[in-house]
Amino acid sequence: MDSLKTTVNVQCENCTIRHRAVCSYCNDSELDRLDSIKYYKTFSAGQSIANTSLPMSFVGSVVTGVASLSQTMEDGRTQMVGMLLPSDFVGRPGRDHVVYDVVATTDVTICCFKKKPFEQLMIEMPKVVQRLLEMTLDELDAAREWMLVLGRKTAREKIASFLLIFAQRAAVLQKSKPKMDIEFDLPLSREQMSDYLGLTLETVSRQINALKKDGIVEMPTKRHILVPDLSILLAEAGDDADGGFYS
Amino acid sequence: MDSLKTTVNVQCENCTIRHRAVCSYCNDSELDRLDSIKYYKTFSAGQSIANTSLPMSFVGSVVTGVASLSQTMEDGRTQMVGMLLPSDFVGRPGRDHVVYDVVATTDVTICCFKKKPFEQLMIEMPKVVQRLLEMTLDELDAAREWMLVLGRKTAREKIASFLLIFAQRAAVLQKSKPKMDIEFDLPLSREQMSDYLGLTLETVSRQINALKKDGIVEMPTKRHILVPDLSILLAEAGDDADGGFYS
DNA sequence: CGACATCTTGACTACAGTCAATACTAGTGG
DNA sequence: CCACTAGTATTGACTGTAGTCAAGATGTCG
Repeated sequence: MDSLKTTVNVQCENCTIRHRAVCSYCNDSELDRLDSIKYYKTFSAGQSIANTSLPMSFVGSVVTGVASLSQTMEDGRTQMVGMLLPSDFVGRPGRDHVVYDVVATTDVTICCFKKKPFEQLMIEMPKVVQRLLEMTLDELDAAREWMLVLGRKTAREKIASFLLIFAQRAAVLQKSKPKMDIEFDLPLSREQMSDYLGLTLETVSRQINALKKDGIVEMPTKRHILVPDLSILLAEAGDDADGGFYS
Repeated sequence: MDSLKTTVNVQCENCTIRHRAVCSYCNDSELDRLDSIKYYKTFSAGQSIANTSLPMSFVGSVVTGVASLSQTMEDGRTQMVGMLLPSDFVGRPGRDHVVYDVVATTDVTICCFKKKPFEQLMIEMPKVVQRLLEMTLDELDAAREWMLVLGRKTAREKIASFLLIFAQRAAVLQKSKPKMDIEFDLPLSREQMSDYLGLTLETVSRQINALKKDGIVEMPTKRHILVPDLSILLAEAGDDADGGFYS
């Protein structure tokens, strides 16, 4: 339990996810209200945030780190069904048990609200509900896009699609010009990647090294990736065009 | 275009999906408001309801029939990412293009609202937004459950999981007692099933007939299914327990 | 340094995919 | 009513991709 500590709160106005999270439509006075009931919680890498057997007492937003959602069959086969990145929402208002296991993949800080006060807040502040709807629709689109990856793509295309998630995020954050390497760390182990992609860890290892041998990515360390040309990676993923990154 | 006809409206109070659709939290006066702006539209089997290239002018609820959501790669591989059954919501408020193709699998009737008036309605009637959020969260759970099917289940388990969707629905509608056959029609062709399951149509055919040979289902015609024992089908799908259907 | 996690590589296997022939079904028109 | 067709479904033989099992390499932390 030593790793489950309550962290000092950051004021909402200064929060890094202020303009993307469930609170993003709130004005200053509404933010004060949130400020008064929120509390931070930190989980270390590998720690369980919620699971199907234990009821979950809070909902909240990921502030830093990466968490994973996964489902496991009795015989042990597991499928990761989502990754929670900063600003993503955890938990479901109106339900107190969660239908998949939520685990911290890296160290994770969550801005939490006790379930009851948050539900009251949803009644009083329609903007929060509206934002939550929008975020949920986005997640639904992402889940469905991932269904195409799981159902129809080859192992190589799956790996490329996975790397693209981080490469595109990094490209935006780095505001990278064309022809500049995109660079990022993999927050997942080979085994976690295999759970996300519906593959075995051996196949993940083989295909990642095949992409490296073909010069599509560089790998200075096993967890660090360089992408010299994003459009080539996009083509390997079987995706149409480059989404207008380079015009 | 002859098959795209506007049907005579049913009054909201008498509607079969009144208590499950996006309108389910509305009171009588709110229902009057909906009544005044809604219109019915019917699509015949095989017809496109919306696609990625054409903007969609309305949103709405499926009243009768089955529609499918699917994504296609340039090389023709396609993955069905959802089925829309009666009471399910079509379209996304705030977006005018849809990110997957929506096709009528059987004849489909939709209760439509023009996008603009519906968005106005969402501002004035928080209950609608709240219900839509709830339905979207349910769809997200369903999509994630399907990710486990696509990523980790064998062909046989996939078929069993697919049949279960309809078998469980039929069990509820038939209020079937234990030990009574569950009976339903397949609304999808073998090829459509293969698109939903991430398989080829040959594999679907082989596995369906394997389940038949093993006595897990009976098939009086190629599109009609009898399930003598739901719990056996559940076991074949690799699902845990029977969800408390029989206590 | 040693111990344990993680990752890579190799040899072999099996499940689902591919290609192709055949059967069944429903609808059309002579 | 039967013949013909087109769409849908089944079955067979063979192939290939990813899975399995196992050994070894690399990396990390006490």
